[in-house]
Order: sequence, then structure tokens, then C-alpha cells
Amino acid sequence: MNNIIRANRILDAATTLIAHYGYDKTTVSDIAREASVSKGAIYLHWQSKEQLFNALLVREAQQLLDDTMSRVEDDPQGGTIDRMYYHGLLALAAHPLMRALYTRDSRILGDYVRHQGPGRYTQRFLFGQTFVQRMQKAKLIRPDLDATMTSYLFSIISYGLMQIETVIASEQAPTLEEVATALADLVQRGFAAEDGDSEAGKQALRHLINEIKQTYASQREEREDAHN
Amino acid sequence: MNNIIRANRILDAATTLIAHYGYDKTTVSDIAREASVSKGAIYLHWQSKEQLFNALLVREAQQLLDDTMSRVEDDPQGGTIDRMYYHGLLALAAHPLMRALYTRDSRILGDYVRHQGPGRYTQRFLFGQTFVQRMQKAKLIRPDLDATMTSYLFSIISYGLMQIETVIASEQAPTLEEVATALADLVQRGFAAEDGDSEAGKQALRHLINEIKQTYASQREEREDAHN
DNA sequence: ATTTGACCAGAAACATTTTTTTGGTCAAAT
DNA sequence: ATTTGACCAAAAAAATGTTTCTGGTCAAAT
Repeated sequence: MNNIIRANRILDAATTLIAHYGYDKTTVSDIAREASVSKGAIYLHWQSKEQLFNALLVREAQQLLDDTMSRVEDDPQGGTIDRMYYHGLLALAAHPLMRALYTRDSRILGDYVRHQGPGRYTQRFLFGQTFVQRMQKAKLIRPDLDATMTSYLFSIISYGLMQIETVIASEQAPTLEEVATALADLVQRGFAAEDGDSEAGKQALRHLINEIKQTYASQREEREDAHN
Repeated sequence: MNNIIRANRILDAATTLIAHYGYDKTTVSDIAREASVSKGAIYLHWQSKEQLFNALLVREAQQLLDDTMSRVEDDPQGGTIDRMYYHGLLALAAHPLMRALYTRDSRILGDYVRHQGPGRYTQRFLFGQTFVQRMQKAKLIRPDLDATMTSYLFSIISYGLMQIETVIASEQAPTLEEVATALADLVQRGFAAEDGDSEAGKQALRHLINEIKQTYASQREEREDAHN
């Protein structure tokens, strides 16, 4: 379908512009120009600017999952909880819009934050409560840890890392890789089970990510059904 | 000196009001009324609203140090790095203005953030780089850890904890004590040296806090000298 | 000697009008 | 069948005028 190619080009353009200028300052005409299509063409794909942005976030979320999974797969020890966390952090940092969503950055999200209620995409799939439980079953996270609390700690640390630069003078701050490495070490010492098997971890992560994608897919179906 | 009593009453009033309404919304007249003095009287103590707020922050900072130290002293195992961190977190949470300063909360700090450049009180005394080095010397923190990175991690985690509620729905979130306990456990597993002696830790903390207070004292002298 | 609070100038907040921008549409072009 | 871009109503932003508020002062009261 040629349509899908154009839709993706539009999403590419929107992603670039919104990541840089934010939702409010990026106009539909800007997006059209950047994507070399007419403004009307955009409305052949989505009913409103908000729906376009929705679609964009869904795509980004999937790319983030894929990116994380791919980093994990490429790392021989990638299936341990500390390496998964490491790769998850780097992947998140590499996706500005997901990062903005994660930190509720209203300078990027702008009006979208107000219109769309909270929570819609705020659910933390990775390193959420379910994730921790699965990883405990897969014997990668210590079984004696409370899953809710542990996912809460993951959130605290991730959020702190993503935001710290806004509060501490960044002069001679360590690089993201360095900090992520140190945090992964902390996670390994604090959360990892003794006999964690990397392959089991990869397997569990694949499963979880597939399930999440399944959810996205069925949500899209619903939306298309409602549309017709 | 009766003056000092009044000064403290004014600071008390200002602290209450500013912690609740923020720097901008709290007027000098409000403070005067709350402290049962005239507006003019306030200007007998400080030259401007900003200087009053400065004094207030210095006093709060010292109280925070005292509070932390006192919690540590009262705890038999209080001198270990994880217990110190635990008590430090609870103490910080109990001092709204210090917490606001730590998180750069412009809703509380208001204009003060803009006028006073950053950094002035943003220096993290506790769990900063020096602190970590001292605690390594006292054999409470693993010697193989990099001090800069470790204090950076402390900052990330503390900041994440103080801010997480603004981004995660607080429904059924664990209590501060519970989270602090879990974080302390993480710190113990990740940072604590094998043979950490609580008494040595308390001693080191006493020393450090005294030095910091010394610094405050000499800064105050300078200010008074400059004034005369 | 101290302390007060009425007073003031400048800033901030508010209300109102004018101008510009922008999401969305649709008759016309391709 | 598709795609376009001039066009529009509504909203946002800027400009303007008006009122209120507030940090700071100081002559007068205590």
C-alpha cells in the first residue's frame, strides 16, 4: 500500500518536528511541509491532529519495545535483569518522545497532556509490576522481593535518571552509558537472583513484548471497527 | 537578645506561609501579620524579602542537618550507610522547603529561583562527593566505588523519590517509609562495605556535619563584616 | 531607642480590544 | 479517484488600557 508509506512519512516528519519544537509549536502545516504533502492529505489519514499524535506515540512505543528487545538480543548476557535494565534505559533515552511521555514533559507534550487524560500511555510496560512478576518466575529477580515495590523502585530510578540533568549542573556529569552501567550494577546487586539465566530472561522478555504488541494490535482493530 | 527571638518568630511565620503558599504568593505583610509584628519590624532584621528568605533557607538547612543527625544518633544501627540514607530521606521529606529546594520546585520557590542564580544552596552536602569519600575512608562504602558516580546515583535516586508522585498516579502507592526502607536495602546491597561499623559511620557524619555548620558560621561572619 | 503602619512608586494582575495563527474543510485541479 | 491549497471560524497571542497589589520607606507614635 502506497498509503502506508505516505502515512509513515508523515509520522516521521511529525516525530522530528514535535520532538524538537513540541506539540503546541508544531502546526499541521509544518508537518505537511516537512513531509512534502498537502495539509489535506494528512486529514485523509487521521481525523485530527490529536489522532495523528496518538498514532505517532503508538508507533514510537512499539519502536521502543523493538529497540529494547534488539539490544537485549545482541548482548550475550542481555537476558539478565541488570542488562535488561541497562538496555531499557539506553533505548528510552534514544526515543525523545517516549522519554517526554515518561517524564510527563509538558514542554514537549504541550496541550496533549491536558486533552488526553493522564495514564493513557503512561502505563509502564517494561519494568512494571507484571514484568517484575514474570522475571521472578523466570528466576531472574529475587523471589523474596515485593513485585509492586520493586517496580516502583525501577520507576523512581528511571525517572530520576531522566530528569536529573534538569536539576544538577551538567558540567562534567558522567555520560549516560556510564550512569546506566553503574545503575545496572546496583540493580544486579540489589534485585538479581543468584542463579539468573540470561536465556530464560530473553525468553520471558520476548513473551512479554509480544503480548504487549498483541494488545496494541487488538486496540487498533477495535478502533477500525468503531470507525466503520 | 530579644531581637533574636523575634527574628525567629518571623522566620517561623515565613516558613509556614511559604511552605504552604509559595514564595510569590506570600507577601511581607502576610508574614508580619502571621508573626504579629509590623511590616517595618521585618525590615529591621533583613534588608529585603529575598534576604529574609535566604536566612530562612540557611536556618532550614541547619535544621535538616540536625534532624538527620538526631535520627541517626537515635538509631543503634544508624551509622551504616543504608540507615544514614534512610534517615536522610525521611528528614528531607519532613522539611518541605528543603525538599522544594532540592527538587527546584518553582511552585514554591517562585521568583526566588530566577533572581538567585542556581547552585547557591543546591550543593548537596549530604551524600555528595565529599560525603562518599569520607564514608569510604570510614569503611562504610565499598572502596572500589567511584565517589563521583556514587554521589550521582544517590542524587538520582533521591530526586526520583521526591518527584515520582508527580508523575505516577499515587493511588495505593507505598508509603514513604516503605519506599525508603526498600531503597535503603538497595543501598546496603549495592554500596555498603562488608565490615561497616555503625559507630564509625556516626563519628564520620558528626564530623562532616560540624564542618558544614562551620562553613555556615564563617559565611555569616563574612556577611556581618561586610555589613558593618 | 524602638516600633509602627500610612504611604508611595513600580510591578503585577486583570479586563478589553485587535491582530495573527491554526486546525480543519471542500470545491476545484490533477 | 486522489490530492491539493485557498478559505474560514474559532482560538490563541499580542497590544492596550485600567486596577490592584506589594516591597520597601520614613515621619510619627510609643
